[in-house]
Amino acid sequence: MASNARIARDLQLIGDLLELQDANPFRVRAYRNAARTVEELNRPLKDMVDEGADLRELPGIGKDLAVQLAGAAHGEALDALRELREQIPPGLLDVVRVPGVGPKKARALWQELGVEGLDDLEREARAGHIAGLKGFGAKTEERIVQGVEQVRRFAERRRRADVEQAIAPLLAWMRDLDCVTTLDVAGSFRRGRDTIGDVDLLVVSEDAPRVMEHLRRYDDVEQVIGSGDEKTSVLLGDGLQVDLRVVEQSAFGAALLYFTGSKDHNVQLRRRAIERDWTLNEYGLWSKDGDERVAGASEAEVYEALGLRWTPPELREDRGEVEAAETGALPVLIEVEDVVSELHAHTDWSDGTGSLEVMTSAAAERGLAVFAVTDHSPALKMTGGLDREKLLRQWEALDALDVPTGLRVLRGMEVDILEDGSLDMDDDMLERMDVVVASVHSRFGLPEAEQTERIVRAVQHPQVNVLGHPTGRLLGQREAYAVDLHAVIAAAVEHDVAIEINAHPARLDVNDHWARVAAHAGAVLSINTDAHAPEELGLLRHGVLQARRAWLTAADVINTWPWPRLQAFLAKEPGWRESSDD
DNA sequence: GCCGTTTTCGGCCCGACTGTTTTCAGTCG
Repeated sequence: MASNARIARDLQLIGDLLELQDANPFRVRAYRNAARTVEELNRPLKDMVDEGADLRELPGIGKDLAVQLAGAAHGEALDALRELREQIPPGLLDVVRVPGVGPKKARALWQELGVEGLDDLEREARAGHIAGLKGFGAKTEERIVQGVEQVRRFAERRRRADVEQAIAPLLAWMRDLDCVTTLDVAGSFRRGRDTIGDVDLLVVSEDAPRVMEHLRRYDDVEQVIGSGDEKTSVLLGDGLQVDLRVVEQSAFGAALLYFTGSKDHNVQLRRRAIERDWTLNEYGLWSKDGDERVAGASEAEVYEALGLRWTPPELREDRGEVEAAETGALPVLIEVEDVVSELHAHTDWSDGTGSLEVMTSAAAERGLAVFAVTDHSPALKMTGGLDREKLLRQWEALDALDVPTGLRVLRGMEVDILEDGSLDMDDDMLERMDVVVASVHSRFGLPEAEQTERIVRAVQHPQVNVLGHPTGRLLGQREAYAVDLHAVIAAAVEHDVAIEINAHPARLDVNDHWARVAAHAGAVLSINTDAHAPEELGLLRHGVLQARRAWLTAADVINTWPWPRLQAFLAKEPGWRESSDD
């Protein structure tokens, strides 16, 4: 048995290996499309196979892949992968990640010099063996030496919030130039992805050369990777790559659309353009002969010409949004302003830095109507978790607290899910709480079956309202633990437990994919900051972005509900689903 | 490898920049 994620990774790997083999590029794409299809299924492939579903009905799955996938769902290796692994050294996949080295060059290096990985590549480059190869030269060799270093240092994508912070001074520097009319960050940053590979800047200006020059002169630019009339790429001191494009006002919409992506979304739009006998590029939507521009000044204009509604960037992942934009079925996505309740936050009673006064005041200042105090339970020693005596004292303090007008403060706790799935607090105490967030903070390494059973058991506990950061991942630091989230979500639906979208930029847990799967399965979501300091209540927007990427509307998220409905949900009163406001 | 009210074969999105070339392939987004 293999998870969807695992099968999708293997399909992706087949695509990468095929490329190294110089295979038909459309065959490569077929595997990558199949990887996406499997990744985005909202139920386990294995279940579908067991039920006898015809996999050929899935997009991008034909006769051959249907057979391979049926085997893969039950743990067999994919045929194509088995063969490719025997033919191609796996280390070549790292070689391709070196900037300037693609599949063709990697293959040449392997065949001519026996390069099978980064170490080989660096040795051959430093020894000067590469410059003489056909198609290579001194510049390429030099760039490879730098590139190997870069791959080793900056292997992973960065957290979006970190990138946001890192580029703030750069954006200010660019906006400072008088000939910059408009400056936008496009790419995966604009789409709100949880991690970012590089930064795409789009500038409207009448003086492109000056804009390029200005970027090159930014004092944190470590290396200019390339610079031409329309685009410039640089590497900043911390290794972040920034790509700049400059366009004229009349092409701004088409360019923004193009550089926002995703690539797959753009492919869909171009297909539609072709169907209408037009062609779409970053300069506009054109008649087939290319001399008449149909649209291009704004994104909305381009979408409209293609018979589509303007589509929020967070949805542009080719996950069905083009069809929805055609039929008017795009969701009205949740906004930061919709959120009126914070249900997971800490104070200095455990590991937070803010007192009850400071945290509740901060919540009120942000316009929240409900703020839950959910400090840690005692099992987490390092957080100074509260035992029942200390918790009783906290409640006394809450009773005596001068609560800001308009704010409702809830008694709660982030209770540890112990190894056996029981909760780290007595039931009689849990019963007296307004809200219980249950989370895993230990024993991440349990086998999947045990981890799943553990969490499902906690979700079944009658007092639990929210499952906190359900996968335990820390972006760039720790992988999600092994757990069958399909089973967890099913239990959450049955027991009226909300699945958390933890808004902390290091967590964003569950991610956009699982949030969408959960909503599809009938679960409700809860976006919380897990704030440990007053300013961290501002992290909310990161969670909302992920919710938007998951196609969530305000109604899907309990933190937007008016108090009577939220109260009914937290008390597990039947009828909370029948809302009055949606 | 997938896909089809124009098709079961012949398509499958578009352009900039670089380096190594001698007119363009490879890489990248």
